[in-house]
Amino acid sequence: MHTGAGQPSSGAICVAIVEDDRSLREGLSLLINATSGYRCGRTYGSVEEAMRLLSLEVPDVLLLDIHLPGMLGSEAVLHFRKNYPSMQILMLTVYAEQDKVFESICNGACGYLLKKTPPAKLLEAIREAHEGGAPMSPEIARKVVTLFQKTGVPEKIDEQLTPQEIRLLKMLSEGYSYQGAAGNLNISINTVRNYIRSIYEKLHVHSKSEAVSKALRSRLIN
Amino acid sequence: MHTGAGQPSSGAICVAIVEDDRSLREGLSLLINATSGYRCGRTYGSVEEAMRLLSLEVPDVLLLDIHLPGMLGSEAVLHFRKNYPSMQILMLTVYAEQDKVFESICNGACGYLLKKTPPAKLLEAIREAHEGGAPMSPEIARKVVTLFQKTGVPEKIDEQLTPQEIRLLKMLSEGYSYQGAAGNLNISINTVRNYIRSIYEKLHVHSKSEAVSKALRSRLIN
DNA sequence: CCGTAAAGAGCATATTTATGCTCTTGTTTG
DNA sequence: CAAACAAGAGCATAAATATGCTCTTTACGG
Repeated sequence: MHTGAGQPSSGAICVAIVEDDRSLREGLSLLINATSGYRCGRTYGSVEEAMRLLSLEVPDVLLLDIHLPGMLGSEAVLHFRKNYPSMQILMLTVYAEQDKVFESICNGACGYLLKKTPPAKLLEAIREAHEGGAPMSPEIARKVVTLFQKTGVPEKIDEQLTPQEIRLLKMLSEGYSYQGAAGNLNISINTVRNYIRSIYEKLHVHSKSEAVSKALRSRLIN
Repeated sequence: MHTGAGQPSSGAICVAIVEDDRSLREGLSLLINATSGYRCGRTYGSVEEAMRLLSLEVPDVLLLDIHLPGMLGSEAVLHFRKNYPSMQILMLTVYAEQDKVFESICNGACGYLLKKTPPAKLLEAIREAHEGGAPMSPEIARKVVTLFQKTGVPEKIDEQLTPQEIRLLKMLSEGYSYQGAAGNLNISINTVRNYIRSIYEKLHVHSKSEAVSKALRSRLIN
């Protein structure tokens, strides 16, 4: 059922696991290797171990536990994304903790599964992740959707801002004064004033903070 | 396989459909009624029709097409959510259009399916929606996750703001001046200044726009 | 080649903000 | 009770912002 090859090869989806609970780790590995079309490569007991050894065989999909001794999985996502951008990361967790869920997803995880997920669903999720989906346990998916709703409908801006104007707006949101922004953009403060004017007109606002707020809400900047 | 009752009853999940393509509408209805545990109530050819008649039998789950003659499904979501808050809304569409997807979800849809979804998955999605999940086709889910990542990790604020401070911050983001906010909160402008001071300290910022930006990014306000 | 538009710059000035103090008045707490 | 603390208010002032004008350059379309 598995190829035994040292590098991702054959048509099988290559999976790796980072999970400190040994029996769960081995159980998952067995399940994956026992299924046609899937192959479990290395498994790791900690993020640190995975970081050291992952380059030996980069999997298609990484199952990553959230609660690990040492570096947390939710933080490790960033590192893995940077170093192995083609690898899809699926988070595994017992509880659907808001913060960790969002942190992981923002950091680049593509999906999020509860450990109670039945084997068939887990395998399906791995495939989905590999094929460009974003598998999530229903509870998690609902949380994501709910948070989305809280951010509100992105405001629509009818007039387009120039790249320069957007850069300036971004600086204002970071606390730059006109003078500071002018220096940074290498233009005179008077020009900054002109840009601001133009931005205000386009966004229909009359103050820096309202402009920043509208720009953020409409996702003009972030 | 269906109860024939006029109101949602029995254990079956009651589904209604808003879809202008008659053959698809009838096909879905047949599928649902042919499946144990599901029951298809009324079906509608337009949002307007559904709005008029939905109160006769409020379903558990509403399948809502995006592209409809008259009012678009993505806009109708708002109305349905307001009037039938317990009803779960599942969007149906041929293409995964960014804007419509996000508009629908922000407006309160709980899930989003492509029409190519196979029958078994569709039925599963309906059940999931009814049980508090948020079923999405993989392509859609990935888009949602990707957008999420763009919003960035919500900044963490270590010090808690008072309700009054949050109200003030919200006003500033709406373009109020100190004077205007003072009037609105029924406090003196000097007190506003004090609050601002306190907010700045807690957020570690030194200007209105930076405060607003941080508050939005950390989801203190929205 | 003239007119128009956009990017950039200058200047003036009324308002607003940011930030430094001090001072009540309650409330809580050791 | 005294001390500590939070909410609210006052005042002063340097700095920054909002907004009104005018003036170069380039670039572009007719």
